Amino acid sequence: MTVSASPERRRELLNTAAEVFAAQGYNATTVRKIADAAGMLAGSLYYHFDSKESMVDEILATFLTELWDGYDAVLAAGLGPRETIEALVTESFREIDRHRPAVAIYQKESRHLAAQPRFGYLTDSQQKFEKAWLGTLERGVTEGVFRADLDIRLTYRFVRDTVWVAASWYRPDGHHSPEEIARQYLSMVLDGIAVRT
Amino acid sequence: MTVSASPERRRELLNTAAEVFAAQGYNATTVRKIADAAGMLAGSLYYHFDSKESMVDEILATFLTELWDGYDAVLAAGLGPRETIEALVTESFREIDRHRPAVAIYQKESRHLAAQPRFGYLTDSQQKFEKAWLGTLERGVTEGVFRADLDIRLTYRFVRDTVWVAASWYRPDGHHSPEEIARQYLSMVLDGIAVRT
Amino acid sequence: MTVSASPERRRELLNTAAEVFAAQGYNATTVRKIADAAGMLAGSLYYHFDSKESMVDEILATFLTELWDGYDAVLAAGLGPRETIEALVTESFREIDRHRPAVAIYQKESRHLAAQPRFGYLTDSQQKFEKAWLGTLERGVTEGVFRADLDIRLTYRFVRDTVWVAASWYRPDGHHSPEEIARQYLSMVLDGIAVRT
Amino acid sequence: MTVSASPERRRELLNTAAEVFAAQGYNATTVRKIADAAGMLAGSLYYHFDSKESMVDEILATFLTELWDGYDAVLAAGLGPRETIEALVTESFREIDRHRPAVAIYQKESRHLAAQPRFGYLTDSQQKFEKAWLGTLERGVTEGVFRADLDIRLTYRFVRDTVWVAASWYRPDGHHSPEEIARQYLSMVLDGIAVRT
DNA sequence: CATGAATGAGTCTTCATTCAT
DNA sequence: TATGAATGAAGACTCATTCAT
Repeated sequence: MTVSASPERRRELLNTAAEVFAAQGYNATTVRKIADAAGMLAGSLYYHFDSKESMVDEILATFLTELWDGYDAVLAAGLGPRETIEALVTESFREIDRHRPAVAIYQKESRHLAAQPRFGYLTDSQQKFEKAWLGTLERGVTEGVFRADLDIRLTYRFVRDTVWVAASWYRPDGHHSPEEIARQYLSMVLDGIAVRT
Repeated sequence: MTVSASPERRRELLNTAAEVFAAQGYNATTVRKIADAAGMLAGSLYYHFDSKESMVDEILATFLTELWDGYDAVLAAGLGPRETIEALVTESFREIDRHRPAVAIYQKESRHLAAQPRFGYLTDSQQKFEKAWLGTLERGVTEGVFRADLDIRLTYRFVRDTVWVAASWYRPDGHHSPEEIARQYLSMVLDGIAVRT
Repeated sequence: MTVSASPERRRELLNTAAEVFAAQGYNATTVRKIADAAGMLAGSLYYHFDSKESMVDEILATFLTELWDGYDAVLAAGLGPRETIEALVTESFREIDRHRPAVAIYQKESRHLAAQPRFGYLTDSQQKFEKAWLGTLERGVTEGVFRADLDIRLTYRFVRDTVWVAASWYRPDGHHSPEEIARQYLSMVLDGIAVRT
Repeated sequence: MTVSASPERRRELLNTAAEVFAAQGYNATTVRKIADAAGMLAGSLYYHFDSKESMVDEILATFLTELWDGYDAVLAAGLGPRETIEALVTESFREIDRHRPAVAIYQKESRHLAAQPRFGYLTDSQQKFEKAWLGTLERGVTEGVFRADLDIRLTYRFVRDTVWVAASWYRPDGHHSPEEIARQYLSMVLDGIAVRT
């Protein structure tokens, strides 16, 4: 594997690449576009990275590592189901805030990429993800804090999608902090948008 | 424009193409893959269509036409805000049911395609869409049926995304009819997943 | 695997490719050079072949198949050691005559190519080859028709190289038929170039 | 021309390069592979050498200089034709022993390289070579020590190839000294491998 | 209607080479 | 002397598209 001496340059380039991947899609992003955005020639990128693929790889792997650091901390905290969901959602919006391009790439390309062995960790992560969220929801139903009349898998998908699609429109320069957005989302998800009668 | 003699063959081919586009993404879908799926050679597709682009074009345009037929009927019915939202959501899940590949393509590629003049109608549709949903939500807030303490644009995105992402996992062979899914989604969106205390 | 309908065109192109490979070496031969020699564009070759590699593959495999057809016939004929060597040498020069470019490629590139699993048959062939020649020589020593005072492996290499290097200078338009060359080579190999005293 | 301070380092590097060139072929050898083998970075080689080409150049030129030192001594010794051939063959195996990588490179690449003006000396050397060997053989035929019934150019190629291909399998750590191998080769070439009847 | 064959532009990648430090 | 980083030209391969049959 190509590893350049200065990790800062590497990270810089990966940030640039992530931005372009997120904006144009992995396939539509040519190595030349990334290089242009980085102010160098296409071939020069290969001094730092093995391939275009290894770039997404590193972008996604880095993001998922950080994501799971946060998630695992939440899951280990021994909170009740509702508080766990609240903490996971908040953590998710924080990740979207910090890794927006990576999250957008993950959303658009992970299904596609996961077909390759190299990206097996995407599938692994997705399974861990499902277990964490679905498990918490089930616990909540059991403990009577979440509604029992809903299809639990539907609920899971609802909550999951609801959070992560936000990465497609979220712009960090907006007026809302990730915590503020999380609070509103949680309010909608938990209590609905209808006025209580 | 190339027009083949039999419109049925044309529609068949477009269905095939839509399936492949949805499964692999527009860019990753080669004309050859579509032709393979249709049991012909790549070049032969050009008897029926001008280009790969004109295929997505026709797929998306057909879908949007039908979608707006349904939406316009709902919007013209003079329902109250809550009933309008319910009808729009239900209509949306019906469209997902009937045009799943088209919806999936729309989700993944529309931002990307809308950059080209040829696909200007995607932007138009999106604006009409926003006006319809956002307007209904605002009306609902004014009339006191939707919560006033939420950022209305956030609510809009929440409801919109919540519905359409379903196209990414929806499988028509499932146990749930579109109406059943719509009912559950509406229940979650309107009343939340938390048990009322 | 790409297989064009007309095997003749395929063979034509392979002949062209073999000529270029033989003249310039596999690595130094660009796909464009082959295409130029064939009067088409580089990309067009990929309608007929999967890759540059698959071209050499087919060239070498075809050659080796024919070679072993001939060799196996000789080995199955139940000849004495000396007659076997004579027949093998003659057969070899015939193959050089018919597949000169393929033989030249085999000489120059087989060691290099054999490293890849795809070309495993090169190693197999080489082992069969060694067994056939070395075995015959050993039989000859045992039966007293070949000298016993020589290192048998050295003799094997001597005879083997002696024959096959001829491919590097042999030109089919020469005055010598393959049989004539074989006869002279055999005379040298068997009886030496020195005048008997 | 770049000239490094210590000629020993230069020679070390050339030996390394020759080894890699011989093992992988000139074209397939990247400057980076040579640098790896030498324990430095690719760019660093350019402190010592002008180019990859100048490396082979120096390797081959050095080898040919030494070869001709030996050959010229033999040719000047006034030996009879048979003794001259014996001495040349022995000298050749000694060169193979001392410059195996260079000889291998010469075998594989000289035809290819000779096309460039810079390597004109390869053609010159080859012509001198032919004159020496062919002349000696002709003298031998005239003097009645070599067979007159053979095509003399065929004989020349036979003897020449017979000796030099050995470089492709010769390994200095073997049981045979160059002189021993030369003796056996000469015995085969001069007297043949068949038992005299 | 469909095939077979080709085009040509573009993509990812490699690599010899340069040069400031 | 050697490194790190970059250049730029070229190479293998892909793919939308064309067109004669």
